[in-house]
Amino acid sequence: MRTMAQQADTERRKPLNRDRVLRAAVARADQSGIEALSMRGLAQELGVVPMALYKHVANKEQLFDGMVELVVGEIDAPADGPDWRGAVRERVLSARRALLRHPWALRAIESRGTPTPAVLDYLDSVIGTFRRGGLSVDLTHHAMHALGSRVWGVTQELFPASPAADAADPAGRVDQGEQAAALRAMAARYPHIAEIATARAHDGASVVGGGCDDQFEFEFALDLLLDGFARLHECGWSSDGG
Amino acid sequence: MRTMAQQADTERRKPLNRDRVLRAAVARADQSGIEALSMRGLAQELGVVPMALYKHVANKEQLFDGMVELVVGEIDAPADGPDWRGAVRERVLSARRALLRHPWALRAIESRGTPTPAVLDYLDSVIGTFRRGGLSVDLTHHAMHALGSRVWGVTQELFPASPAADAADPAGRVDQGEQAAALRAMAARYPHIAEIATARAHDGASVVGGGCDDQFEFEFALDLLLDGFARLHECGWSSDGG
DNA sequence: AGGGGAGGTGTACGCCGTACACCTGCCTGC
DNA sequence: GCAGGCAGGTGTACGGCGTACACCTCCCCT
Repeated sequence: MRTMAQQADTERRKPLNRDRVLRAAVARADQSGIEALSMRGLAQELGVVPMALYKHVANKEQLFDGMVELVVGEIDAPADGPDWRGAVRERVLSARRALLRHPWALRAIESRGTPTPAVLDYLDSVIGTFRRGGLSVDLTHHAMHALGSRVWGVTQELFPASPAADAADPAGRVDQGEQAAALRAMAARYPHIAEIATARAHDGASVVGGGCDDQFEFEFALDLLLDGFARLHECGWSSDGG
Repeated sequence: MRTMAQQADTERRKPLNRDRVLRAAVARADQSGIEALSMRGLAQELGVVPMALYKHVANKEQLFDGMVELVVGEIDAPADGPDWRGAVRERVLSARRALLRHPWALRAIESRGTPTPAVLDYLDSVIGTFRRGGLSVDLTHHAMHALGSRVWGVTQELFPASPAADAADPAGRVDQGEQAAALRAMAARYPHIAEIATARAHDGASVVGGGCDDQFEFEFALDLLLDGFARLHECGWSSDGG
C-alpha cells in the first residue's frame, strides 16, 4: 500500500515548481480574466493550500511579473535585414498575436510601476530594429512614444465588447426585441456612433456588435504610423525643427 | 448648547448628496491613486460610516462611473467651423488636460465593461466633428480606431515613471552613487533604450528620469495620425481599396 | 398628531493577501 | 547508518475589503 499511496501522491503533486505555478496562473487568467485570479483560487486549482504558493513566488505582484514574462516569451524573435519597416511590423504583429491569446497581459504590464526585464528586453529590441534601419535616435525616440501601447500590438480598445450589444443585453441572454429596441434608442441618442457602427455592419458582420475587423483596424493605424515615420526619416526630419 | 451642537452637526455633515461623494472620491483618487480609494476610507474622510455611501451610489463600480462622468464633464465643448482637423485636435488636447488632472480616469473608463453615457456622448461628438468635416463614414470609423485611447488625449504611457529612475531608486530616496551605478548597469543591458533615453536628456532635462516632453510626444503622434487621415481623405481613400 | 421616507448607523459575512510558526520527508556529509 | 538541514507543504490568524440587512432618527407632508 505504501507504494500506491506514494504513487498517488507523486501523481497528484509533482513538486510544484515556479513554472507550474505561473502556467496555471496564465491559464486561469486566460479563462476567467485577471480580476478573477486570486492566490487562494489558484492554490485550490493546484490542489494545494494557499500559502504553498509563496514558496515559489514572493507575492501576487511577482506572480504577475512571472506571467508577463511567459507571455512576452511567446513573441517571435526579430527578423534581421535591411527592411526596418517590415521588421517592426512583423514583430509588433507577433506581439499582437501573443497579447490576443492573453488579453489580461497588457493590463498586467501597465499596472506594474516599473517594467520587468522581459519587457525591457522586448522594447530594447524594437528600438534596435529602428536604429539598425538607419532612423535617427531622435526620430526613433518619438516613434516609440507614438506607437505607445501599440508596440504590444493592441489598439487599447476603448471597450472590451460592443457597447450596443452590451447595452442591449447585459445579462448575456438573447432577446431579439429588446436588443433591437435598445439599438434604436442608442442610435437616437448617439447618432454618429450608430452611423459608423452600422456602416461597417453591412459588409459581412452581424448588424449588432462586433462589426469591426480588429485586425484590419490595427494594421490600418500601424501602417499610418509606420508610413509617417518613413516619410519623416526620408526627409531627414528632426524634432529640433528641420 | 443645542444650537451649538446643531450647528456643529450641520457644519460637519451637510446632507452629503451624491455630488459631494463623487467630488470627494475624485479628490482622493487624484491625491492617492485609484487603488488607494476604498469605500471605507472615503466614508471616513466624509466623517460618515461606510454604509452611508450606499445611500448615494449603488456600489463601487457606480462610484467610478460617477467619477468618470465628472472628469468627462471637464472636457471643453467642441469648436464649430470648417476646420475638422483643428477642431479634433483642440478637443483631444482638452481631453488630455482633463485626464492629466485625473491620471486614474483613463483606467477607470477602460476597466468598465460597458461605456457610460458621458463617455458615449464625448465619442459621439468627436465622430460628429470628423463627419461634419466631410470625412466619409468609412474613414471616420478607421480614424477613431486608429486614435484608440488617444481620443482621450493620452498616449497610454507604458510606464508611469522613468524605468531608470525607478530601478535606481525604488524607495524614492536619492542616492547619487547607487543611481549612477544602476543607470550604467541598465545602459549595458538595454543599450538601445539607454541611447534614446539619454539623447533626449541632454537638451534641458535632468540626465535621469523624466527626460521626455510628454506634451511634445503626444502632439507628435496626434499630428502624424491627423495628417494621415487628411491625406487619405483628400485622395478619397476607402477601405474597400480605393 | 402621525406616518413615511430619506439619510445615517451597527453588525455581520465572506472574500482577499499574506505573516508566522510548524511539520515532514528527502539528500547530504560523515 | 545516521544526524542534520533544508526545500516544500500546512494551519492558523490578522487586518483589510465590499456590501447585505436590520435598525434608528429625524423632518416633512397631510
